[in-house]
Amino acid sequence: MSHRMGLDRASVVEAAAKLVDEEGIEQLALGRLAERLHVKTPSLYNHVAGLSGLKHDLALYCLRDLRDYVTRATVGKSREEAIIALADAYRAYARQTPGRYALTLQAPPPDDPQVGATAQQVVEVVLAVFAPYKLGEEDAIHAIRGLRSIVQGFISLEVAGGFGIPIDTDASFHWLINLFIDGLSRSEATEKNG
Amino acid sequence: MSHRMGLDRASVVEAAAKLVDEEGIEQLALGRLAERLHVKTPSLYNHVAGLSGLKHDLALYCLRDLRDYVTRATVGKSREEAIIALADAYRAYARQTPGRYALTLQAPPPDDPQVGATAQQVVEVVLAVFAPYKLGEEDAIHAIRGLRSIVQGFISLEVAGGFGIPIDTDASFHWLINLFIDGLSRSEATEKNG
DNA sequence: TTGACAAACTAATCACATTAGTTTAATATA
DNA sequence: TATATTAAACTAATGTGATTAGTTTGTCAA
Repeated sequence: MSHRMGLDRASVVEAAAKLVDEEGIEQLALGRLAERLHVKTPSLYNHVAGLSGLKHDLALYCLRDLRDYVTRATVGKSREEAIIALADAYRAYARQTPGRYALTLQAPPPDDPQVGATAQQVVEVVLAVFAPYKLGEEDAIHAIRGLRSIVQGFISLEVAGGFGIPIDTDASFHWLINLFIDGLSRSEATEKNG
Repeated sequence: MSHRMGLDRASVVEAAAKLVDEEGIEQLALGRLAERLHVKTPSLYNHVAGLSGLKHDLALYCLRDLRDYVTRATVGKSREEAIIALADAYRAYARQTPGRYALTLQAPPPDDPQVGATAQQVVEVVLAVFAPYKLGEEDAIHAIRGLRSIVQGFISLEVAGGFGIPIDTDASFHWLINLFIDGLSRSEATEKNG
């Protein structure tokens, strides 16, 4: 029955995002997605460039999603409070939408200009959070890479079930973030003195 | 040409490890592997339980590989020196055999006893490195999770090309590791004083 | 009303994993 | 030495999923 489902690229990508969150990243198949949209598989090719194109669009979608998420979480906050909010927001995103998060880990195409631009916007949010520490240019780069590594590493281990022992992972996460903040503060002090 | 290629499970798994290192994790297909071994695809089923079985075997293989790697790197070292050696060894492993490293990130089956045992052995190496700091039981867990997160996060961002800016990644890595070590030392001091 | 476009379709192809059943070399045994 | 067993390879067939080509049919504007 009835042609002209109201599909477009956005609705296809959003449905794919739902799919990976609900059924896992390995279930992302065109057939499964088409079924959810009450459409046959080839129809999806009118909106996305096959499976690889869909993955690309989805990665961009998730990245923008994440950017908005962390931006909202950090406005009006500074220093420790901002760093903690940033880290928590990132982690909350990963937990609430695990499929999308997993997608952002999977080799995002670094050559795409839209992806690059959005990634840069995320970097700028983090830089803004570090601004009050008045780090030197190089230290700011180290800090941003460091925080990304910490957060990304912790979350990926957490969602992969890498933490076997049943000790509060929230506590571990904040222990680590606090260690980082303390280190930053010390770096700041060193710079002022030296 | 002909029959009785000298295949067994170990040689198949090793060939798969080579394959993923040389051609990338997405190229891991039975047909491609069979071709390299001068054999038809179904013959591989005599040695591994299909693609999923191969992946499982390969994950275990890589994990043991990694365990030996980090063990060798840390014997005879302690404190800062040992932590740096551990982190560097892990990172070197990821760079030298990127395919295998990527595999260890992909949802390792946590229920398998052999995988569990090997993972535990890796944990014990890291615990041994932290032993001189005389951390409390909980802090030791936090520390181990923290170092794993840092190293894993940094490496995964690095191999994914996540660090766009051309500033020395070695420097960033050691900046971060040193921040961690300083934090640990302070944690140690706090514990002694309090 | 009609023409162009876009969104769906069907049918076919290709790649890959997987299974069933067969052949044959290597090894053990009488 | 001859034979039986086992295991490692094979061929053939099936199923799933992505992809492409070509077709039909709503929708919208002239």
